[in-house]
Amino acid sequence: MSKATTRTLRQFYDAMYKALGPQKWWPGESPVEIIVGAILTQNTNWGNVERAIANLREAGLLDWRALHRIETPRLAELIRPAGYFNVKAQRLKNFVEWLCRRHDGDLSQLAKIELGRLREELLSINGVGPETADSILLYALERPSFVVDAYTARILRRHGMTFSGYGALQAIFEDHLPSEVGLFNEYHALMVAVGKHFCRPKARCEACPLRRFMHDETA
DNA sequence: GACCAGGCACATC
DNA sequence: GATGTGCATGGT
Repeated sequence: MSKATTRTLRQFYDAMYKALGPQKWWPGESPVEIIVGAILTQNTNWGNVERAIANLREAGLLDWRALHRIETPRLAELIRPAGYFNVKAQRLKNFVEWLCRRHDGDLSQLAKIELGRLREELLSINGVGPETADSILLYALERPSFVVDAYTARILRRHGMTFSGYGALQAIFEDHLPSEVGLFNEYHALMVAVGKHFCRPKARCEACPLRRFMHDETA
């Protein structure tokens, strides 16, 4: 815990928010859609995920019972645009199977489970890693679990911060910010926006809202 | 045609 | 614990 880090993270947030405004995440309407999107977007452009979700909506599959019934190969065909479709179809099935078997197919039952334990349960599902678990917790279940990703890592490294592994990166935020769902929601979404539009691989940082916090222009 | 995109599991060292 | 590989589509 350091007050300097807290101050820096606050400055980052304020600068991003001032430049980009509220991001209104997650871009999905229902908890089912958010969770499906969280799995489909693994290492995949969001535009491709939207095509896949449109197919699922068309087929009436943004629903746990329907997802539970459908055959995996058919599901794979529908989500083809999202890439890795065979793997992801099985991952969706794994999640639905867990929800139906352990929690009666009812997301509201998860509300009474302590956050740390619920996160461990999610991580036990094959195909749900740390980022997917935290996205589900934060955006679908509205629990204060900070989501970090490749963008977050790149942005912080460009600002001279060092860390190793998902947990260490996540701890930078969770140890220095108040544990609030609204803040965590907006913070991650803003980092993604900055990562997408400004902090790109091999790109320079001219127009980045965080530019004035760079110590070294060559970073 | 290469590179990138809101990861994860699994094998190997 | 770190590193390498397979999984696959669609945009730039």
